[in-house]
Amino acid sequence: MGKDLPILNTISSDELRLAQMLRALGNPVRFRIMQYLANHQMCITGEIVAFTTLAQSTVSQHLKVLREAGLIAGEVEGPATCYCINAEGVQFLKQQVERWLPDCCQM
Amino acid sequence: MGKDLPILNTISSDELRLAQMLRALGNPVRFRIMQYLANHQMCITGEIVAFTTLAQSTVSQHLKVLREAGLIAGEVEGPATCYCINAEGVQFLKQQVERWLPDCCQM
DNA sequence: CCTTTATATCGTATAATTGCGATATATCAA
DNA sequence: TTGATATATCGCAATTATACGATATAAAGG
Repeated sequence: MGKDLPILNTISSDELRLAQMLRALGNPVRFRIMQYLANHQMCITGEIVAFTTLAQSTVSQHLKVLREAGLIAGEVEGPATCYCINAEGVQFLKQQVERWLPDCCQM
Repeated sequence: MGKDLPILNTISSDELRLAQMLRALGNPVRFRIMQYLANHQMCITGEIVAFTTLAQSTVSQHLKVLREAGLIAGEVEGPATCYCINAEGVQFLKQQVERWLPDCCQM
């Protein structure tokens, strides 16, 4: 889908960032990892691997997607990497969704 | 990814609905169609086809995904189908995102 | 009934995602 | 330095998503 459709060039950078976040969260495993991270404040990759029951390499890729979307942040702690929610990113997500489609849906 | 991972069984029905919405919005074309619909209140499939410059069958599939996610509603108007934003659905999305990950990210 | 118009669905080709094992990298301890 | 531990990345299979043309379906007009 990486086509260069003309309609996609009319998206602002904020909307682009939002779209990337939505895309990252669109995967149920990543969605669940976010919840897990929220409940555990911070934890290393190994804990998430154990939680998901997926292969370590698979989880590492999912974490990369979330990281690149700005939803989580990883800090190297010795030989491990400690992950936590990127508060600024989630805040941005909430704000953008709130402001999104403002001219409708007040109900 | 349609595996039955144990972690995915611990998701509530509200979260499941939210995840489905995020998944639908994760595609940039569908994301853009939502914006277009918000700006035009309501319009028929043909207008969206013209807007996207994609094939009619492709757009029809995207609309189906958005419809099944509860983000838009289509009403048959003679031979055409008139689409509009599903206000309840978008409202639900906004509420859920707002309430999501409540124990972090207040900043 | 037949044609036109507007969508939806089907079949299929291509592209992207997801997942895993194997391998690389990087830190710490001995 | 060597070994153990923890992640990240690579390469590849399998699945899923995306897109299109061709073919239904369904309403309205003649």
